[in-house]
Amino acid sequence: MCTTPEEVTEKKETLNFIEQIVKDDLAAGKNGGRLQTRFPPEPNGYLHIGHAKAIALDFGIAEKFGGVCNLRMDDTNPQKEDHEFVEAIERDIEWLGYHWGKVLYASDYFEDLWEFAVALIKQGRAYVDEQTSEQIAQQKGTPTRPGQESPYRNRPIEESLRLFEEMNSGRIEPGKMVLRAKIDMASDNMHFRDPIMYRVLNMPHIRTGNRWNAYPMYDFTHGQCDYLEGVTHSICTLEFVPHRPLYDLFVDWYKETRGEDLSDNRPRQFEFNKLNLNYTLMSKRNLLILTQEGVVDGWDDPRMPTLCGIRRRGYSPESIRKFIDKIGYTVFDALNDMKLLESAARADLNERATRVSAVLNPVKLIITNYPEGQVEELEVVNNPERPEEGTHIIEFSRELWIEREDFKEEADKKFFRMYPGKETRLKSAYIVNCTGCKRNEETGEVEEIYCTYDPTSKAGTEGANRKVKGTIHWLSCDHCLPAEVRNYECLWTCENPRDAIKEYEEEHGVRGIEAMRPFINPNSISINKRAFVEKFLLTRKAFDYLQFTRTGYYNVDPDSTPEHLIFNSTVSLKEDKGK
RNA sequence: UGGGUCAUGGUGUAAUGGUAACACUACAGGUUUUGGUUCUGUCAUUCUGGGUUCGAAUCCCGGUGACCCAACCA
Repeated sequence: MCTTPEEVTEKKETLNFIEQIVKDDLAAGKNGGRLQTRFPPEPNGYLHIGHAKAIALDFGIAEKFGGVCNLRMDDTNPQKEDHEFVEAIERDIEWLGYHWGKVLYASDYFEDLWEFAVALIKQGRAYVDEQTSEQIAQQKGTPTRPGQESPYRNRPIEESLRLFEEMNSGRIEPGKMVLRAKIDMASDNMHFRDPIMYRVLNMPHIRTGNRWNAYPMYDFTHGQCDYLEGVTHSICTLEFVPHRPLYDLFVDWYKETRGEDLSDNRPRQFEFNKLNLNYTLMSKRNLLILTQEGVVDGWDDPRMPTLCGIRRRGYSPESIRKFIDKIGYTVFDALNDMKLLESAARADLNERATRVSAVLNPVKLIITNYPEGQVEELEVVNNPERPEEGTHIIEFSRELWIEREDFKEEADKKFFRMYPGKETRLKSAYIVNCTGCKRNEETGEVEEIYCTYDPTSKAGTEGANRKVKGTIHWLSCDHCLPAEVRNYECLWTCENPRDAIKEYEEEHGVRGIEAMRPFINPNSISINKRAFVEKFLLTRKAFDYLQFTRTGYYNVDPDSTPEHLIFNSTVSLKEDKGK
């Protein structure tokens, strides 16, 4: 139990590369020894488990090194943004167990950004371009071919100034003009080929209402927001690596415009690998298609990788955090194995889940020597891993439901549950001896199984301390409740749907749902309406963690009612060979 | 000869020029009133070719492969 100082120092924890940078920066006194991060979602959809990886780093690093992490809604594009998503994002982060310093919005800085844009026009570093988006795209060149300068690039400053004001007047049609930064149309970095800073949308914004008609682009927003808020480490995913020089350039221009020292107190961007999970699709765009096409039943469908879906499926926030902690942060484009998530969930749920009896595929077991009409109340432990969680009562009687798979009329050596002539333990009850079964004359299906019980073998008494190979769970027919149990499989039949869909799109020239269908698992949900569960389950609330003994982890679906109990399978118990 | 980034068991991650390790998976066994948990063990790794060095997963050069960049998305 006691660890010596040596053991403690030996166990020195290895930091991921971003933590190491933060630690070094702090030690070197950069940014005045301050640490500030931010998690910057766009409120245009629901957070998924990939976001959880970013959240764990942004918030986790602040926690670990004594800094603060703000939640900043990246709301620069009012076309798809909504309050609904703002609320959902906050709820999901809280569910994961993280705490932000402040809730901020990129739109809080629209005035500052506008003034900055005006300053850049005056400095000759920005101009209004009146070409169509097609023309601009064409002039941009390709990664291997330099771009060409816009004919509007060197128009008079006064003209750009006037047109920029026009862009925000509401009188300019979207697409007619944009504000561009004058950088380098021949740059190897595509983002330097006169990036668009502002575009006309003529659309109200969830926060600023009708104040603006022209809105800033991500690249012209993010760095300045970070700077204004005092972010020291701006952490994002790998696809933003090419944006970093632009991020730095705009921040430098901004500081310069404000007459501030360039070298000091600037936010810096760092990038890590985003989460890829096998048999899982993560992109927001494609998840939207799944909901729109009715492949799934909304964003919180338990098959979805969204945090609300995962929560409804029965995963605990702790298991998500444990999983993310295990996969780590690097710059390698990894494809993580689902099995690791499942193992993290089992590890956590094993400690958390209340054990209950549920018979999913029932067949009747009759104890022929048990008195008819007799009922016993037996005590079962809620969680053997946590005795302090106590016990609850389950009724026992002459006729029970057991799992059809737990009986075989003719068994091989490896089968050690129930077959004629064999002793089997009914968990928390008695030891019984199977005497035979009755089959349906037409179908041949087993209809009833018979056994006798040993009255001296009641659980908890001396007579129970006998070695019996094989323990099964059961439910008293007259004392249990019908239930609906929803079982899930992966939504995808291929390990890497991201690549498979992309490939299919290119090969067959189709997009969206048509490219997804070939890889959608038709059996991703199966609903079992013939299951039985303990009455005790009436005391459980939505989202409660359960283990159906010997079967798997389940939770109470939020749509479950006492009249219509509904459970979701989270993940099965690990299975040894046999069966 | 576009630019950027990367490559360690089946999967992911560590080793910060000094004995290649950890977790998951798979497999074998002990314990067990869950074929769960727990415990023990087994298999298996530095993309490739050169170079520097007493010593290279680590540094350098070439090759191969993968990912990102050509939204008025973020």
